[in-house]
Amino acid sequence: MLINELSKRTGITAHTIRFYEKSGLIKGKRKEEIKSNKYFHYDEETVEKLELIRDAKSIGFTISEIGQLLEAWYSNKFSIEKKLAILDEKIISIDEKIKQLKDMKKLVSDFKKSVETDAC
Amino acid sequence: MLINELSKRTGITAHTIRFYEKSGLIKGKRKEEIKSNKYFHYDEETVEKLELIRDAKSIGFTISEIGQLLEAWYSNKFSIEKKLAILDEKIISIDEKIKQLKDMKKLVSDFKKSVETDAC
DNA sequence: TACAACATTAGAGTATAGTCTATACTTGCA
DNA sequence: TGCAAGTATAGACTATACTCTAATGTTGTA
Repeated sequence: MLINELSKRTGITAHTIRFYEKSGLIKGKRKEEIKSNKYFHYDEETVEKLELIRDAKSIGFTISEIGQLLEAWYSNKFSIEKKLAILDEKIISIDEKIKQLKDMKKLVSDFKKSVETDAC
Repeated sequence: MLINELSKRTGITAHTIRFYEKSGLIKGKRKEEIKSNKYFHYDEETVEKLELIRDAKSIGFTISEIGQLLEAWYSNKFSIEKKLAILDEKIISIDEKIKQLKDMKKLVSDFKKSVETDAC
């Protein structure tokens, strides 16, 4: 599929998709048999990657962290040991974030109780 | 205390503290009785606020969200109802983030298992 | 075949959150 | 009193992550 369809499939603008491509997160392929244009073609894997990018971004992962994750996920650039190490690192950082969020939730909830008490 | 002490107490640089002051998150006071300088003085509450800012930032809250939270917390600008509404909103957004993190953790863990299986 | 819609690239612009520099006082201590 | 260290302000600079514009070329349909 071309960029416009990829954009429609993922809800991510073509501009942003090109930005991710320049950042190395995804990679379109030119068809050698087509010589009249230089259009990039994208596959289903790219759709999956963009969905992962969106989810990972929403939890605060940076582009470069997401890049690592995608390489552990989809490429053979890393050995299995290295992939497992990257994944473990991400799991640990997710756990840390969950802990911080729970602490903050407790703080805000306790404060809310004190506001409610003051109101009586 | 002056900015340098506040910086030492919180581990936040004087530059960044001034940035937070310009952003309206904290507010130093000038002492009227001192006429030779325009130094800002900060109290213990400001130390608390900066700690809250640091924690809230680490879980991905923006400066403007933190501003709201601080106003619900420390000012009387809002009615009790409004304060409770702001706090509820933050609790909901924290819960959403926790859910997203848990989903991502499951995704990464499952993928890790598949990498381990492939390795055998 | 005209032309609207789509594609590419380079580069400029925006928002957020700092981070640093320059300039100009003020303070405290030897 | 000299002077290093601290303070304030304005404004420039940086990094991240987009977002948009301009120029130029390609495709598909009436």
